[in-house]
Amino acid sequence: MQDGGKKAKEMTNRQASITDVARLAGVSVGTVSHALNSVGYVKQETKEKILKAAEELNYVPNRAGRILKTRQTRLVMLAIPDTSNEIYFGMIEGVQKEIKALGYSLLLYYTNGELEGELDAVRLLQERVVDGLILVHFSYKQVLLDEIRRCSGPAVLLGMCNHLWAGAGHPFDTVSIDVYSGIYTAVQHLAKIGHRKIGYLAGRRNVDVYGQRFAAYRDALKDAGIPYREEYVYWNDWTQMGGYSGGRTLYQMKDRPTAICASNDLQAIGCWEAVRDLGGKVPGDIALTGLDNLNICKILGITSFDMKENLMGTEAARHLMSRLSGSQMSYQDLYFRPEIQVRDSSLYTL
Amino acid sequence: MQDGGKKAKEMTNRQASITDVARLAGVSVGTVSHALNSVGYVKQETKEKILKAAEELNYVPNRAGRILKTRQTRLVMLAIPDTSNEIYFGMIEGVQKEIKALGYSLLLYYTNGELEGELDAVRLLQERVVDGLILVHFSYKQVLLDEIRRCSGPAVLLGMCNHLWAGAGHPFDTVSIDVYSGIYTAVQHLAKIGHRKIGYLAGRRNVDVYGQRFAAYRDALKDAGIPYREEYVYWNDWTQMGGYSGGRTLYQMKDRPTAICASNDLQAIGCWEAVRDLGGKVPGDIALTGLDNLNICKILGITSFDMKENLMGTEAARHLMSRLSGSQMSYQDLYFRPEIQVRDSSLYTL
DNA sequence: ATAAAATATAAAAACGTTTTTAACTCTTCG
DNA sequence: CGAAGAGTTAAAAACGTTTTTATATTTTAT
Repeated sequence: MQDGGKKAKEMTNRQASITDVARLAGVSVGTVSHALNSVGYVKQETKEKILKAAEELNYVPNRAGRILKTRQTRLVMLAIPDTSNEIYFGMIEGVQKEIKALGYSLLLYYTNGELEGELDAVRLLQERVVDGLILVHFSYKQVLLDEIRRCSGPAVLLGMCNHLWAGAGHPFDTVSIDVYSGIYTAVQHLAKIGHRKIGYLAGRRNVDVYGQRFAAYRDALKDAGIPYREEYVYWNDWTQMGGYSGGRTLYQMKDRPTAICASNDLQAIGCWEAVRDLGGKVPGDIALTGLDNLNICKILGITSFDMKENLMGTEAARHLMSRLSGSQMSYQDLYFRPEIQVRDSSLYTL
Repeated sequence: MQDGGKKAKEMTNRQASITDVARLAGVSVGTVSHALNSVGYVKQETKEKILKAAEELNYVPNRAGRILKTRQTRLVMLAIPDTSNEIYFGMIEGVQKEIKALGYSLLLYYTNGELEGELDAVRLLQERVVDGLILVHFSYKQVLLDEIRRCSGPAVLLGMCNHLWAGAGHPFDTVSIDVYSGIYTAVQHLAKIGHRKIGYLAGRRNVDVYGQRFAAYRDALKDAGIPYREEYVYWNDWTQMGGYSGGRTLYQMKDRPTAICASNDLQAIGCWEAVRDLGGKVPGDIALTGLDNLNICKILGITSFDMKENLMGTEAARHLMSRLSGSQMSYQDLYFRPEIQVRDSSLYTL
């Protein structure tokens, strides 16, 4: 029925190389290369002969061979922590647009937000699988910095962070969005409209960027003169599931918070669901803020923060490209600040 | 401040090669290769010398060199049409899990749902940038099939489709989910609860898979004895925006539909928003179905279809892997069927 | 008619690995 | 003590390109 057997056998045949084409066309490999890449002189007649031979043999140049000789891959890698968070789409878009215009292709890599995954991505740069790397990282470990230092190609670090690398003399550009300021502003916002009992959905423990967010929560509380209550902080995961169980827990406390600040939107959404499932209303029964400005927050009316992800991707790509072209020399750190989008979920004043 | 200048210069230095390591350690390159890969005999003392030299030179093996010699990359590519559709996350997860266990790394590629992007992905397989390709495709063009035929490595096609490739003698495995049956069932479901005026959000015109969905809509109407009305069909884009403007348009008609079938969830969500913004209620004023079973549909209570995306990813990867290991011989076509998840949005009976 | 320049091709080197072959040294066993 | 074998390393070949150099041919300018 399916001609599986024959095809499969055919498939194991070695793919034609430039040597095969040269032999069939009766010319040297150098000439074939010239003809196919339109470089140097080659007679029209010869060129046609070569093209015909290439066609006949189904010739496709082997990338590894080419890379080895030319020392460039024309590929750029974007490594993201999480494929279930819409915020990275904007980055992908921004990067894609920028590099495509310069004849590069984009490969995505998925780190799972773990140091090991981030190191894997860096290793692919070291091994020169790609010419450059844009790494959205959650870790701020020395070992990551060390590995990047070993790379001969450029990396740009895209951070959801405050200024941790700054001044460290790191050998790469950074583009960051100051999430610390986002969380700080959220808490401040809630305090300003009268909340004193502010819960916090903290995300995954031991992940550096979530540690920073937590610090922002504590600092903002302190600056607002609100005492810190450990039982109001819920560590779990940065996902919707994490937010759901956090929301459930906090909402069911006897002395429950009047507001909840989630350390990202996925958690805020999960929390929103939990409150609804418990018969509560947002903001009627509890105020809520998120961070990332996901589409669904606009729909559900959850206060959040625009993370300028498209711009971040664009800028990161721009830096990478100018470094690849050898023009840019001194390393730059670029900072953006999240912009609050106040919506119904936090309009509930006490 | 930043030691940009010096570092940048340092960075342009050629990365150390195995030859450099051999020279520094005072041995031959072959021995270095053996030592680093723990192959054959090499004296402990020599091995240590080599390791030390490699460390000192920051040596990282060049992947292109290795690929050229070994003829395998240990990379698998998953090409997806759309990074803003959560349905592909499940696939990514499924594929990742499966191939990682066998020592392969996953690269993602983004096709934008366009033939050109899909061909680009196939070309990367032809050029042997990766050992195998899993392609989620929206196109059903002969040229795509032809290009795949030229590949020396295996491809698995992941389709949101009905049986178009079947029996075509194609040289690849397929894993498909019968979206035709999904849309057909949705319309049937709406008809069964009494709707006779069923609008349709059709997605992007000229995209093959959306053509198939449209056919399902028409067929289901016919089989239910409902006359087709062109003005109830809205072609735009498969995105949330597309759904929004479609919902707006259909809802504002004088003789408006009593139900809307969206060809995917993003459109259903957009439609839901549009109805809400116009002061309408789902399902109070209009019934609604989607397809993909996105998270948000559970939250908003929109009837949708589970697409078994995780299973699809897993199966696709399993097929690819067994073909890479050379064990499987005849090509297989695997079909799944979407499973309806009835929710509030379509509980409104006339 | 000759020299210079332009056109056209072949041959060889190089990129960085792995693998194969060969050779040399040391044990071990009869 | 000699031979077989194991341990150890070097040398060379091969993977598939691109690029450089060399050489031959044709065209153009003097």
